[in-house]
Amino acid sequence: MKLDEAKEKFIQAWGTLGTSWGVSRTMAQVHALLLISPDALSAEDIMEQLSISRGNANLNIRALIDWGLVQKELKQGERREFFSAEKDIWKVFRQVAKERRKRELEPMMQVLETLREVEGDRRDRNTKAFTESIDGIYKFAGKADRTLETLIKADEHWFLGSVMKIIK
Amino acid sequence: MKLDEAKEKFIQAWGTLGTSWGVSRTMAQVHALLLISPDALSAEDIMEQLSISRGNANLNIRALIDWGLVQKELKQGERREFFSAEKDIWKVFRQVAKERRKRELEPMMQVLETLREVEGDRRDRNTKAFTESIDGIYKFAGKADRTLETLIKADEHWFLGSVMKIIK
DNA sequence: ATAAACTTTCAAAATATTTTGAAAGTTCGA
DNA sequence: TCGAACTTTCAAAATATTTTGAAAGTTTAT
Repeated sequence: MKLDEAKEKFIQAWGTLGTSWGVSRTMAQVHALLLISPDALSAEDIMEQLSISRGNANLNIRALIDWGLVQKELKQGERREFFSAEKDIWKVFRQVAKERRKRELEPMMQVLETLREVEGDRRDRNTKAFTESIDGIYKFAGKADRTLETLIKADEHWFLGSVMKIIK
Repeated sequence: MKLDEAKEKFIQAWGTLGTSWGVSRTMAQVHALLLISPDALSAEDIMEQLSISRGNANLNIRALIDWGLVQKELKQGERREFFSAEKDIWKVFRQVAKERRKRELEPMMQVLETLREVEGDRRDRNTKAFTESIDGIYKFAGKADRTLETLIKADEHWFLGSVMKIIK
């Protein structure tokens, strides 16, 4: 397979993976493009290579920066901005874990906390089932939260070495 | 907070969590409803409680069954089908892990395998960057795949006991 | 202070996803 | 075999998300 064809395939596959994890296809494609690029790219480069508009490119680059996956780079004597992605996939994974914890897990835990205080008779089937479910989810979320915290702080060697060995 | 209000809030929150993980809002809401219900529900019950059409209810119930999160239940002398969700959240988590591994991780690994055989000069910056990225992702995916396999097979006590202790 | 070179914004348009509901299909008791 | 009670299908409609591109905003060299 030729390099250009392979690049194209990777960008498509990463885009598809993104959508099944709730990330917009184009955002994942911009990320893919930067992941396989040896140099930082300008907005123009990205627009060209993915055939997307300036506004779209800008939006998705900003989102990737917000997610902590892409960095702005300034070049000597160049006025425009260039962008590069973290290439170490373990770091990428941890960064995504960190953001999802903040954006999704913690708000959900807040909601669960308030839901645990539902008023009602323990003998009522509905109240009982609700309380038990929420309790179970709340406890699980707590464990997930603590696991993620550790994961985020862990370095690759530690995690994939020590933990994988135990898991294996 | 009253039970009905709490139910409503949970259904909304679960729906929102679903969408940020690439699951359609309604599918997550049907799941939420079944999670907190003490008894199996009929399609009619679900339509009513979530104010959705018959077609929509059917579609999402089937999807949940496909994901292995919901089971059909037959009741004595009742012609229609009833549905219930697995309540043990750890089992739910493992089932989702299992499905996502099959649906998303394994197809991606197939693609990555073909992409590793890209032809090109190792001295070319572009080829080199591409190969290195793909290699890194491929190796990471392999580790993730093996971790998931173990996780899926693990029972709660083993995982949350042994591994969590080490992670903690 | 100006203007060229860039980035950001956002309303409208395009596209994708979800939902509906009625018709078709199925199952089962009488 | 019939028909009542249910489930499934799917094309059209509704809704939600994404994309565009031009105008507005910003930065920087002179």
